[in-house]
Amino acid sequence: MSVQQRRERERAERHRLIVDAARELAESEGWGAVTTRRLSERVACSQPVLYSHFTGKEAIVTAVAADGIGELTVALRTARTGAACPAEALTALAVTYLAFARAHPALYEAMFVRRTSLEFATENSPEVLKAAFAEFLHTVGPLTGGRDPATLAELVWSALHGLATLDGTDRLRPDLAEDRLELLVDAVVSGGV
Amino acid sequence: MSVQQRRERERAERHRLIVDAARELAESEGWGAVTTRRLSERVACSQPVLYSHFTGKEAIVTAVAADGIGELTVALRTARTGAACPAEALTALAVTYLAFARAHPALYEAMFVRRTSLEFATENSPEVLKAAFAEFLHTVGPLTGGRDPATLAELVWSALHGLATLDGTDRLRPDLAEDRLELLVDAVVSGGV
DNA sequence: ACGAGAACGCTAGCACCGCTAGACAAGAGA
DNA sequence: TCTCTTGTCTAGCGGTGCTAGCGTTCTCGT
Repeated sequence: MSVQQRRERERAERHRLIVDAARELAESEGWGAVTTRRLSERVACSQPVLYSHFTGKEAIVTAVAADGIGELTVALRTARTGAACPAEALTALAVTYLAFARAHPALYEAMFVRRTSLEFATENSPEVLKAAFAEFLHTVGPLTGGRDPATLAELVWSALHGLATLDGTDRLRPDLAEDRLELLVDAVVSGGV
Repeated sequence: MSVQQRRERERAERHRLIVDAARELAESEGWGAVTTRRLSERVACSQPVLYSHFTGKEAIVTAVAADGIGELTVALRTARTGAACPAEALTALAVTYLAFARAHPALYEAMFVRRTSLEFATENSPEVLKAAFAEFLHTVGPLTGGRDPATLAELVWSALHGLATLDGTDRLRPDLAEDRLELLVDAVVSGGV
């Protein structure tokens, strides 16, 4: 069994290598630069090998997206749990979310802009997605004031997503970034009183 | 001069034809199906002709986006001015915006998701962009309650954009769509009191 | 009326894309 | 040692955005 185990481990390593290469290439040159030829070159194998790991290019993007969502979840949890009160927790979550999107634009694009095969917002959603959304639920929970938590969480997420994407494509005034964030937090908090 | 005028008119007609063909193709089969070969086929000319009208494919997408933003502006103005009070105007604007995005997903993508050469949120922005943003400004104006109108307008737009895109890519619960909208309007209105 | 020249659109082709068929080599088990 | 499985490679398909260079057509001065 030692041989087979080694094979599996090497396969897993290469799997990891492909996903990381795709992510790095996307982060440095955009998803347009992520081609199967360049990927296979970076992983030091031929193109068909990629297709023995993934059904196609979209599946690779999906793998990158899942990784990113896991990392975002960790960042959001750290920010949220370090706050002194619910309103501060919401601010910390929002700041962290927007900072993540700004720091990793291509990763963010894979996570929430490009179409992937990740199933969102259903019972069958992958755990990593449920965990990410749970961060929003936990954050808005104390601030609902009679409003439905799931709806409020989706609204907050949507607002942050809109801010992140419009700002990331230079469609908003950069000088108002902080004010927009403050206004958002205030609107959510005051609406729950 | 009649000849030259006829030439210019025919050129303008073909320009219009290209933009319309791109839009129709995108709406029916997505932007992935919009290729220069298929476009030139629809317009009954060769590929190089496209490049005598536009610098490249991105310029065609930009032209489609500008058209769409103009149409959205008209729809928003109609909705806003037909409302009885500021809060109702905001609701009407939001409903109309989301309905537009849902009815024309590819057009919306060109307008606010894909990178185009349209310059947003600056003094040099095209008039069509200023007019669109003015609809948001006019709508939130009576609801600011001391808040900065431009910041609030950008926030409302961002929230609607987030809702439109996340909903349009099946990342939100469809059954909560109406509740999200109601919550958004309430948060904006109550935050201004 | 006619030839020169410009304006314009065409064919053909470049380098690249995602993806796959089929040849080939290396290793496991009898 | 021979066979067979497993895995990878080369080569290629039909497509992409875009362009060089040729040919036609049409305008205008003589």
